[in-house]
Amino acid sequence: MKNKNFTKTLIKWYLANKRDLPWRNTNDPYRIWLSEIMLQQTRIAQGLPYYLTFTREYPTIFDLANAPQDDVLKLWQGLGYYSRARNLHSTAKKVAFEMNGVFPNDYQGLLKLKGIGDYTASAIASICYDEPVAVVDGNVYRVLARYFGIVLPINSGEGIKAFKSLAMELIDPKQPGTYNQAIMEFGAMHCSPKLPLCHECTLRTSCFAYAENKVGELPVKLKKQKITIRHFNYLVFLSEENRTLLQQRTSKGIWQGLYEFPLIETEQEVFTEDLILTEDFQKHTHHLDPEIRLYNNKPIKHILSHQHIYAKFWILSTKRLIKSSIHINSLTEYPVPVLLEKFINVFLQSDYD
DNA sequence: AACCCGGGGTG
DNA sequence: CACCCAGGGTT
Repeated sequence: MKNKNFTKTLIKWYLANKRDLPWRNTNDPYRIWLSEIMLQQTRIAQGLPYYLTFTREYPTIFDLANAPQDDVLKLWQGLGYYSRARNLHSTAKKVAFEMNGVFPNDYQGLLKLKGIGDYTASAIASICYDEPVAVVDGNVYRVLARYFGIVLPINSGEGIKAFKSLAMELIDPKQPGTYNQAIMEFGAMHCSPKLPLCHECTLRTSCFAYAENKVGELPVKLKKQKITIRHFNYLVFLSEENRTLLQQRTSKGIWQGLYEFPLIETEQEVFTEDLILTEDFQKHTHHLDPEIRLYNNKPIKHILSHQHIYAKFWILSTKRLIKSSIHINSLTEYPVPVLLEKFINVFLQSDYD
């Protein structure tokens, strides 16, 4: 009985308070899919402009499927978690060219697609096809943990199963999409991580955490990850014709698929250009015997969720560069990490000194 | 199960 | 500064 009241109250709250968002005006699986991928681990305020750009540039899945990967990555630039963009493009091509542009019409079929896991498959299936599968995202963990007093860690195997199971009991089978969006909206707007609006909450009288004064302790999450510190030395070649060298990151780690200047990573910060001329560094200079100077004395600190990167940019002036070099004015056409985008924007306006 | 993958917002 | 965000893939 408590469960039924929970679901009913939540949906009532949602219908009265939901935000007007562009993906809420459609049941087109392509648009729902696009929005769900973009919003993975991403706030709506951050993802919304990207959604508008993608739907404008790629109105149909065929437009997305036919685009070069570099174009997709360029539009994705700044949104982070770039594997999402690569998987998005891969799945677009699969659906467009192997499935006639039609998405699978149920949870199990959607789950097979690259980049679509339990959450996204549930979201699309419930919103587009009225399949009663419950989403469990960060909002759902928080709302359920507080309201029902669940202390299992949300990032343990046991916790993940328990929350999914409870969510499946709570879903309204007659309007699964509305229920799923209701609990997420409620978690985002009302039952927020900090300063939740308990005083005006319609579920207050039956909420475990409110009654026990444990709102601040739920949900439970196990430890945090360690942070790695890295030192990047970017070699910014600059010929007399204002050309430079750029390469694509193909390795497994961060920023796969994006472009960057030739990079030398070191264990410690590098202070003098003498070091650039020795050992490892020499092979990157292509025997051009360039004149070297340090662009930024103080390293630029770029913070990722699991790494702190300290970057120095070394300007290597040479007479000429190899044919595969590019003009610096075309730097802005390539998808690059935000760290480099910021440098490039300043550098291009600085007369290159 | 543990680890990796971005960038920005919040208190 | 710590924590979080409409999670998914890999090992």
